[in-house]
Amino acid sequence: MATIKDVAKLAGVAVSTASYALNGTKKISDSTKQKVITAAKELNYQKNGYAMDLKMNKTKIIALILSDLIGPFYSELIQGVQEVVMEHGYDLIVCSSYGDESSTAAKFLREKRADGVILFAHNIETQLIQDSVRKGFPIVVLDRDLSDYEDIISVNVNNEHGSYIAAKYLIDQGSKNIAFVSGPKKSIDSQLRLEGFKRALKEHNLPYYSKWNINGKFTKDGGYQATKMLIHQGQLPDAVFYANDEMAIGGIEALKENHIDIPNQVSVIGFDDIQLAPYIQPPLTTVKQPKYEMGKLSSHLIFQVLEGEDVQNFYSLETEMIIRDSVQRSF
Amino acid sequence: MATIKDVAKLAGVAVSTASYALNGTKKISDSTKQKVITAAKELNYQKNGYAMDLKMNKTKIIALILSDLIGPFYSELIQGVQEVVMEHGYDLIVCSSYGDESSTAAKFLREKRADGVILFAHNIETQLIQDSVRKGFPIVVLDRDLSDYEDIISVNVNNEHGSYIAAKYLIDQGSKNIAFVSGPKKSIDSQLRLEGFKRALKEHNLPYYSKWNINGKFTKDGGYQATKMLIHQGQLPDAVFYANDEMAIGGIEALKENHIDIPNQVSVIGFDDIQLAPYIQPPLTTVKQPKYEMGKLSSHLIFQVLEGEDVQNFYSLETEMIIRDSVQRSF
DNA sequence: CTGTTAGCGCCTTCAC
DNA sequence: GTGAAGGCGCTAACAG
Repeated sequence: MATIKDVAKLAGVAVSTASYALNGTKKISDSTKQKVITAAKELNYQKNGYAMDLKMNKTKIIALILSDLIGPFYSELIQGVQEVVMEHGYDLIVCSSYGDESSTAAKFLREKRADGVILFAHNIETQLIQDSVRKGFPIVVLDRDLSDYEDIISVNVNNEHGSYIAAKYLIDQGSKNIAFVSGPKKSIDSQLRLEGFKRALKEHNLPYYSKWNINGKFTKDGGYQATKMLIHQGQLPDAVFYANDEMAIGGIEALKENHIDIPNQVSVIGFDDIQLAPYIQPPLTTVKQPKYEMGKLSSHLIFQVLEGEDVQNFYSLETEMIIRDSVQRSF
Repeated sequence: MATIKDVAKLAGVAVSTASYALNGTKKISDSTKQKVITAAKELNYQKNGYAMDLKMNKTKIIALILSDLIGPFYSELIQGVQEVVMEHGYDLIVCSSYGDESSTAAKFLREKRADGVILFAHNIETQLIQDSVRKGFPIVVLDRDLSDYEDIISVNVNNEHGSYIAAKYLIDQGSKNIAFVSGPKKSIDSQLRLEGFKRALKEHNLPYYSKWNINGKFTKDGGYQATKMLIHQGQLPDAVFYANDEMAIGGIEALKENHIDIPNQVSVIGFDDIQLAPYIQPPLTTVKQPKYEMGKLSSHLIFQVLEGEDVQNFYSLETEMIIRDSVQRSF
């Protein structure tokens, strides 16, 4: 591969001249400029990205790190981020945190392979995030509250409250025996949703049975398996609250297989409001997370930091109840 | 940010010693190793990724470039790629080609910011791809046949044939007046699907009317708009073939809004078999692309090239008809 | 086993 | 307007 040196040599000028000509950094006589450009074309010269990054100490890349590239949850988030990133003339890359400490995510964070990072990956340890903090390297976390660390910006959704509202809705519609299918133990989001659920139960003097709290994996299959367990336990609840929509969809499948009518025998409620939610049968009642707004806000914050502005390091966003047909209505 | 120099100084050793100790490249006495590691920890040293890339001239990153990060089409493809990439201890990043020549995609390709690239982005010009070819830099394209260029590997789906099969199915079920909603003009996939459609028509002595070929944008909204136009034209076809599922979903919405019964009044068929397809009402009959296999194959090829093996530069994958309920059956 | 040193490819300051 | 030279942070000969 041709380097700028080769170009300069072929054009018969010095390296710096070639650099100026190619980048338009400085006025260069038109004739020399032409010579350089012709030489570059002839050699099919392409600048080496790594070298420039090293020299400039910046990439103009923002990295969005997700625990799962393939989940349907993220598309709106990505869209929000992408719009802002592009407006600023930066590039966006998305990578997965699959593999925990040895993941792509860890590499990008630790080795600062982007100018800023937005993180939505429950499997990344807080310690790793802290270790990656550097001056002028904005990090936004979406799935936990790290506002104790002033160099990390936390943008959170009020999971506890959203979950409380959902549980309250279930209770208001007449449910008394509600099962809760959690996500991964490590997920703070899932923990907070369970807490909101418990609070609603308590406030309405309804007992919480731990046998009705099953763990899933935030995937369709996780919800399916958890629901099967629930069914095999014998006594059916009159409602199931899934900590995310994907699990709810898997759950609905399991329920249908066992000829359990939704919502007449069992009400189902989810969390997230993914794009699929309105399409399944029955259309899923759920709690909408402001995913697009999260994306926009997070990336705005990144650029504010990059431009040297002071920003708060904690933001909280509210959820919204989306009522469809998977919960039996009492009126 | 601390550099390896700082670490070496604090530990009282030479830079190379620090490097060896940190990377385990060479046997270093345990005591020095400890000193170095302690120093690194104390300074919170993190290696600079750019510098290493430059030095090593490799990143251990494979880039997957998609025209649209947020479409539902890609998840299986991503999964296939991710599995193989991880098996090889490489990292995967996904980026968008939105913005054409000035996109992230172009940057990664031209500046070789990854060790290999898989490309599924109709808006990237072939010229750009060619310009980016370098020795030992594998590029796999999924959306066009570039087998004329020996340094580029083409993995294609047999779009023409898949489309032919789908059109034939429609005809066999009794459809005579079939509208075809294309994707973007630039998309070769879309063009080939149109060709297959035309061939089926011709073979069955059915006329092709260009007024019944409408252009969409491969998005739900594109399908919705195209279908509205179709409806406003007055005469309704008895089947609509959408060049992808997303458009079919938008189309079904438009049809429903106009109280047109699917499949009794109008049959609908899509292409791709995205995850949503079985969930919509009626479940969508479509042509399945082997997306997961494409991902696996592409990434395998990348690593074969990286390991210096010779590989063919053209592969063709077959599609499969998925029959659900959006096409009226004649028996 | 450890230290010195030469680049990787690029940009940019400083003389001319 | 142009050229020589330094250095970004790292690794890996090579010499001790």
